[in-house]
Amino acid sequence: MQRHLAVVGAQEEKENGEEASRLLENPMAGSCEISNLISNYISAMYQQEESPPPDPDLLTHLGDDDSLSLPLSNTSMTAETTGKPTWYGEMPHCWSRSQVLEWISYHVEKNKYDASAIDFSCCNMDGYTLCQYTRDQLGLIFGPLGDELYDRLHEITSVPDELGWIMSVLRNEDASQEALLDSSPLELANSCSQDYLDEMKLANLFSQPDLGYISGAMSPDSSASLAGTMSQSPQSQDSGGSDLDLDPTDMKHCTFSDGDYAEYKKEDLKKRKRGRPRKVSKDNTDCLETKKSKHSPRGIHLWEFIRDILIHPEMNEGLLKWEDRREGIFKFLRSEAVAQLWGQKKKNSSMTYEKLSRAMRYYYKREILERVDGRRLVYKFGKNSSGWKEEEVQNRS
DNA sequence: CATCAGTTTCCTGGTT
DNA sequence: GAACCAGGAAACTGAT
Repeated sequence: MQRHLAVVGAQEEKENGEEASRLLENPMAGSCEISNLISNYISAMYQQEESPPPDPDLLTHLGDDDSLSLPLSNTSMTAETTGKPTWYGEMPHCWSRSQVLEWISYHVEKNKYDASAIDFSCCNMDGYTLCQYTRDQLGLIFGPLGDELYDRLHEITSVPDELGWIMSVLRNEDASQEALLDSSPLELANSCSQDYLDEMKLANLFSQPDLGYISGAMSPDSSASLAGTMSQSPQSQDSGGSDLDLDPTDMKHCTFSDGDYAEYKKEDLKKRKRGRPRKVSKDNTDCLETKKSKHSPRGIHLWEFIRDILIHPEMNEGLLKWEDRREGIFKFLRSEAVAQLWGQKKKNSSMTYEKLSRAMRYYYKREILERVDGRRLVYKFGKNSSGWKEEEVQNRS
């Protein structure tokens, strides 16, 4: 999907969409800042829409129904302060009925489409409903314009890989846990067939209608990384309040017999892992990560990953919180969950807060982070970090 | 191939 | 005692 959009973007939006295409093709580009990607992407996506608003005279025949009447003046068509359409900059899922109509009428105008061919009685829908329509359904309602509307809509709703990945993982924590519970111990013990099962479960998970937009935003490698999610134990808690533990090695606590677990561990050791080799104990003979033949390319840094969770409350989900936004002081609320998320990002299901915090401590030396003495799970951004200050975040959007 | 940055893993000891 | 913090050491990966 992302690749497809990138191609479409390159072809159809050459002038204004090149940045968006570049970002879609390579979401790790530049500073790897998710918020930059979002604002750049959305801004690029909308730039072409900044041409003059639709002809007010168009579609004036729509009837008397208030809910169906198109906004016909420039003031209603555009946000008063910006001069842009009211739907500009908002995600389609959040559009009101009138915004949907504005958007449709804009595309009617833009494509010089014969509005009389459209059954506008079918346009009385909000953005969320609009997003549920398939290409075919839009085609039925809008004829040839349906394809165009579908493409434009899905360009806007597709978020960059990086953000989409995190959001999808967060949003599917529960579903993943259910998937695990559905698996028999035998299945889980067989890492080869389990690979396949995981793939299939993920495919199902992300092809659910209401998750469709999420799957579209998944990063290409996320299915593999989600092996960790798929195998998370139902509930475990650390003292710091973490409520997730996605480490497959912990599955021994719930589903493996001794023999199964030994088999499972054997698989693990076949794979080379990043960092110092793990100490091999008698019963430690391996794990699921064997399935990953290749490590992900160097991408987002840990501190950027943390920062991006912090500055996007919608995907924070109680993982981290600001203690003092101005000072850049933040706290881990669910330390193990953040660690697991980071582990998934790096395709390392054995990531723990212990290890993550070691990496965090290395940032002290580089002044990306500053020490906050006497406070557990609390860190502070240092002078060599960027992109977390409110001004910086606002300037991007 | 060598080097380097950025982790990852392990560990010991200290603190909360 | 568990969880967390601090930081040394070694190893690893991907980039250059």
